[in-house]
Amino acid sequence: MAKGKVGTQAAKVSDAVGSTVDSLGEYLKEQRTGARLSLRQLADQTGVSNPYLSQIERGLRKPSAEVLQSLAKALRISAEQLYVHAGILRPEDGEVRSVELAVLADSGLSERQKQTLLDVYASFRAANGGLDPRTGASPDPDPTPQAGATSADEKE
Amino acid sequence: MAKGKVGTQAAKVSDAVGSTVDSLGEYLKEQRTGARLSLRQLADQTGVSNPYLSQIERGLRKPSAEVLQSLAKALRISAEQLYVHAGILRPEDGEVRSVELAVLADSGLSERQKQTLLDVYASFRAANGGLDPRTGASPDPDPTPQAGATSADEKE
DNA sequence: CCATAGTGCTAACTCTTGCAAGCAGTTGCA
DNA sequence: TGCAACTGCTTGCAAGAGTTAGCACTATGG
Repeated sequence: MAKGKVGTQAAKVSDAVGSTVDSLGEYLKEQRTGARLSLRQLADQTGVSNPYLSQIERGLRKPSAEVLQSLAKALRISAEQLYVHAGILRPEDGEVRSVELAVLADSGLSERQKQTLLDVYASFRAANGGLDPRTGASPDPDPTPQAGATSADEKE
Repeated sequence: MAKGKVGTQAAKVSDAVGSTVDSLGEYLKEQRTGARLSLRQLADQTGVSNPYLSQIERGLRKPSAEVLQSLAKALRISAEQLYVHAGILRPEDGEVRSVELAVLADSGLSERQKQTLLDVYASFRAANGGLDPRTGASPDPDPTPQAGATSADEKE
């Protein structure tokens, strides 16, 4: 990764990760043993070598996004969950995710339409919170949608 | 069908990524130029070196999740979108959630904004004439007959 | 006409990811 | 007592991520 100091101001990218890797390993091992899988079995299913899986579980290695994705699939857990445990994604993004993923998954929209839709969506949220939802910067803790017929049934 | 065969010998992890890297580069360049940023400016904001950004945009390198996360933040786009474009995350993974449901469940949107968003969504799909095979949902999201005074205007 | 600052890109290097091979400890079967 | 077959782990190496230094090009302007 980058050992060199980047100088200017730009918060170092990997600073956000740090110690979360340990918990990722524990979490993964938990999930694996919970599924009654050996390292080699999981390795077979994911296409990742078993020594590497071992190292990941002990926090010695920081797996890439593809590996995480593959692990998530094999362990039947959501990739987002793993990203969060890996310190790559913030949990607060979860709320945002559903709309965006739903739009992206909609095969009835063109790429351009998706982009437009997401643009509008992002601008709405930015206008409400004053902050971009992605930045995770704590916005004012009052996104309370004015009551009324908020039929927002908590999905998921 | 994404999780259909976790099968016996597990196709190589990175096979799933392959050509999507190109489109990721194009997409990123699009977003960067659209934001009127030079490579070095973006490099400063992300903490990633400018030559590397250049290589990413030309599809020569496949950035890690942290870099993607950082890029997403700087470009004000969602990390999930980038992951999808990078071929790491697939929208179909996990349950398919309808756009309508996701929008309605989003507590960060006002009712009017939800309605506007769903309106746009519906018009897009109507224009395409296509129907989502999975949801098959004909857009019928409780047409609150409130004329959106400040509908989509509050964009930046 | 040359200097300065902007753009993107190439080259050479370092550090990490991720793998193939191989090790020690257990369990079961002959 | 062997010898398979399983468990997880250690070790070196190839491949690639991401770096700094520096090149070529295009303005702007003194």
